[in-house]
Amino acid sequence: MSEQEAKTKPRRQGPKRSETSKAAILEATREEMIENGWRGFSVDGVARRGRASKQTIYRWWPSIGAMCVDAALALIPDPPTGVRDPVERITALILPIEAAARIGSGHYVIRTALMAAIDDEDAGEKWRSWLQTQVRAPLRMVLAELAAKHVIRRDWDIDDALETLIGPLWHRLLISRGPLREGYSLALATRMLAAFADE
Amino acid sequence: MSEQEAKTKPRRQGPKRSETSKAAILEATREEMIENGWRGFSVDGVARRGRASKQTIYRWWPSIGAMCVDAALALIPDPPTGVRDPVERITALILPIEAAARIGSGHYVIRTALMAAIDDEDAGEKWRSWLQTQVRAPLRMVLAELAAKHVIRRDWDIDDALETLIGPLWHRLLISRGPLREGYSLALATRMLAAFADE
Amino acid sequence: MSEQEAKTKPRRQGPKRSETSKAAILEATREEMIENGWRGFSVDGVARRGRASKQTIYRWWPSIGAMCVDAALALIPDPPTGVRDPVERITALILPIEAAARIGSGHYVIRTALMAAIDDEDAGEKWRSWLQTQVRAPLRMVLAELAAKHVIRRDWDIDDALETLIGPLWHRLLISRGPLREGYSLALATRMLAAFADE
Amino acid sequence: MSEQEAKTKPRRQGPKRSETSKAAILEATREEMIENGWRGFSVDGVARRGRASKQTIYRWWPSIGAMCVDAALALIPDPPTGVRDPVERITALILPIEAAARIGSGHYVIRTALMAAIDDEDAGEKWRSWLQTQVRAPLRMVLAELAAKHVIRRDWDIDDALETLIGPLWHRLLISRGPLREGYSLALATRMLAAFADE
DNA sequence: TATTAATCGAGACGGTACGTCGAGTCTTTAC
DNA sequence: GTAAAGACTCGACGTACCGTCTCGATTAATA
Repeated sequence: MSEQEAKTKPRRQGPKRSETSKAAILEATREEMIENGWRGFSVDGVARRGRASKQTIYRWWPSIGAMCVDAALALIPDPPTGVRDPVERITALILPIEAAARIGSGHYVIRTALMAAIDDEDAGEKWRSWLQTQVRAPLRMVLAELAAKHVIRRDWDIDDALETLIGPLWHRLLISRGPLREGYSLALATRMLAAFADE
Repeated sequence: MSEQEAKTKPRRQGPKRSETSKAAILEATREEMIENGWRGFSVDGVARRGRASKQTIYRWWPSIGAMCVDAALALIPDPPTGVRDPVERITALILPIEAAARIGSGHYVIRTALMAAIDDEDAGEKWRSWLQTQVRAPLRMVLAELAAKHVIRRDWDIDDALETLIGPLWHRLLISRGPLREGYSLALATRMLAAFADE
Repeated sequence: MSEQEAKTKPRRQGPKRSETSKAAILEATREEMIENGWRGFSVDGVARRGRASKQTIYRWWPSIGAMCVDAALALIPDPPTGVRDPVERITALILPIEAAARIGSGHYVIRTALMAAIDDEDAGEKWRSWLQTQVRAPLRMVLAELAAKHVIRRDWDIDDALETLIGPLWHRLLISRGPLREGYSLALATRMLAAFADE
Repeated sequence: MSEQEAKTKPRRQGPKRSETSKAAILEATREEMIENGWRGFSVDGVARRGRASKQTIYRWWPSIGAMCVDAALALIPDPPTGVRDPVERITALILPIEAAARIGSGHYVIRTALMAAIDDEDAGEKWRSWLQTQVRAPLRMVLAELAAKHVIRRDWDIDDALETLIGPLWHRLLISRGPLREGYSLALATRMLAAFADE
């Protein structure tokens, strides 16, 4: 739709979405995710905590899983910019996830959002789309450059690379539950490049 | 009660645990996991499918998550034996998981069991204990040998190694949902070794 | 603000109440009463049907019950005038109700309005006030004349008489749901007089 | 089904209906009817008051209206027996209703049950069936005898008679809300006979 | 004619209840 | 003693409605 049309079209009557309510719901969602995980997550609980009605929740999110993913993605900061070094550029792609997991109980939020993305179709779509935009596509660009410079093998596959880079992080967050030491993302990027190194 | 007494007198009154029922419950559990995922998983559903009473289920499993992990682990075959080559020995550690995921809808069973292990404490314990015995401990042995032969760096960490080996598999199973091509486990083992290679 | 000011200055700026909207709301109310009864009656439904906003409804009626009573009373025609014969004068008091019940689904409208009057205080007030003006007071006049002529006993009680006259109609409308045959009101008036006849 | 069959047929496994729970639910239902009327009646409220689950309520009653009617009918005592005098026999048919209405807030219970019977099909069925058995059928017998003795007219109609007898009571209970004075039922029976008297 | 206040539709909001389903416990009957 | 059947309390599900509110648009009396 063009700007022209947007102006001529009659503007919607009635109130707009309450941003206060939206923020309260997302915050309540995060608390619920932290305390109850995925199976124990309850929309009623979010409504109670966020002083919102379930109607409002269902009005704005296609599913509760999608809401969980939204709540988690809101925690993930923008990646650092202006980085030149290839290893750092790759590190920057997963550093925001590491950062989000490290703050407070961000750990649990990411974990639960991931489960939501697995169990719920809408949530999965949202999650994969974020991953594609924020990680997979940029990663492909960097790796293409590195392959051109013969730093990595020419037969690299973007999905193999992506999962080599990010897979270990999932294991740490989901299963071993160990702490994320300083420089964790950098180590992952380095190991990934080593795994795909030329020769 | 002493071992003596246990052997001589009481002879345990009443019938023993019904293996038929146990098998039916585990099979029903897998079906439920495949069709409903983790959040939608229902004990009532398992009882209905398995023609079992809920009492029986709760009698034998500490939690439904633990039951899910049991149902999944039952799918994972024993690893190949008699392998000598280090890469193949490592491959053999994750090959059973790959195999279980490939048969039928094993994919979904593994996935749901993993979520159960995350959300449910008993299930997590069971899962991590299996992982420790079947993968982490053997992996540590092989890697120690390789480190001694200077194939891999001396500063290797078992958890870093484990997650480098198995993390990509989780990404594939949980998130990207892509197919597992032939030789997937071997590729993982190879990449892991490359990531930890000496020099 | 004093009464004086209220009368002199403000002169009410802005548009007056929309009669179109009012009529649409009352019609929608009747449809809702017919289809959903009292417990299932919904203001949202009336707003949808009548293309009105809930605000408009709540602006003009103190309660939804009162609105239902209004909608029903609007169906009840004025009583016939110029009748001399006492039995016909009494008949004329309930004939309008009979008439309203007979047209279309008026039956259901009366029924639901009666329930609204029972459950809702404002509605009850409205209903009883109508009954007092249209039926009880005129009935008292006729009966006083008849008592003076020794047609009915001197110890008649207006409430006993009223309920003897109109009670059977409620039973028919509310409970037995039977059809109202021609001359029903006349029969009621006759039986009431017989019940109170002198000697 | 014969007794024989009942014995050979496999007896149902599992627990029986809890009478404690049933009684608590009916008592809670009455309280809810008294306090909230019909439109404001809430199953959640009954469950809270009666410490019962909604599941249990819906398991045993086809509709909440039917539950309300049950709760009200439980208040109505058995009619007096051994009465010979025709007027007293007729009085005895409605005396139990009068009695139930007089005790405590029985008034409101009867009123709300009647509305439930109007709005809800199952409840209506239950109510009419009770009325048929307890009032209409016995009334028909008495009136037939009286018609044979020329006490009442030969062209009497059972439904006309029933509504003449009981209709005034509905008016008093539902609309005028006046008190029921001693001997109210007897007055109704007398007036009804007068209305149908021969000559 | 421009201002201004009341009205209208649309609909978002926090709540409560709906009727259903599942969790985990308990009781009854059968073997 | 174990098992199936199933009733029990509790609480969540996703939807509908209540009564209040805010928003633009419209309309008619006042300035």
